[in-house]
Amino acid sequence: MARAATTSDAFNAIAEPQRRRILDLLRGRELAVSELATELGLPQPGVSKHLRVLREVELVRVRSDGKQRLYCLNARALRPVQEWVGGFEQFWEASFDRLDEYVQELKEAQDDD
Amino acid sequence: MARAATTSDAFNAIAEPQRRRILDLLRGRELAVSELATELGLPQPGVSKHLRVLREVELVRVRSDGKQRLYCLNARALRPVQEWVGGFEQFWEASFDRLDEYVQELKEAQDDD
DNA sequence: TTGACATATTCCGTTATGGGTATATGATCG
DNA sequence: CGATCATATACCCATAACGGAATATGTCAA
Repeated sequence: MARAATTSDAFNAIAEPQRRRILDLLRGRELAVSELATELGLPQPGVSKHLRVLREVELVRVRSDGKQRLYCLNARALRPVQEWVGGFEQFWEASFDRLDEYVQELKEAQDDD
Repeated sequence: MARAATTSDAFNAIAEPQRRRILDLLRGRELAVSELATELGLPQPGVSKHLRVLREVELVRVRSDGKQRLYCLNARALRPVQEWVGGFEQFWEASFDRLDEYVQELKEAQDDD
């Protein structure tokens, strides 16, 4: 097997830096493809391809407006990511040198059962 | 150019489901490679390869204990992810039909400056 | 309809993935 | 030392990424 498709889920889609930049630009406003291309300094076909990926994982939505296609954010698709990562917040402090203590704490808490 | 290396940052490293499972298992405790392999139901070489990636992006740390190598979580490496995703929380509700209102709110807030 | 503009798709080449299998390295013990 | 257990690395394969360039699709205007 190869690497999972970028369109398989939000995790894969946001692994690409340019796609994260696109989502950043779409915070709170709609933008046309050409506007995105200008802001990103990327050729239009490249932007369209990234947008296709983001569309497939529902991270953005499109709407046609004359010749233009306006893209907007659908931040809810980031929720699985937010939730998964959030589950590690309590371990931010538990680095290297403090880990042993944490293991102890957890073990003791378990023994109380 | 091809896709960015899985080892280029945490975003790419956690795009792989099995690697996320590994991090889940390492929450609050150390585990040996063989233990991970058992829990995951994966062949040992596969696990070792995933661990290599996680090591390179500092998501895990190793320590030798006799024949075994004990891996532990370094959740702080997830912080960039947490912070980036967190920046979108305020837009979770701002889906599709509510977007226009949010744009208005933001515009008004800006006008107040 | 034709032309111009905006966007999407296709094709190409380079690169690296993840899985499987085999093998190398490392550490312990007798 | 030699044997064994634990882990890491090497190799092969099929797949697909991303970027660039060219082209197709779609929409409007005259």
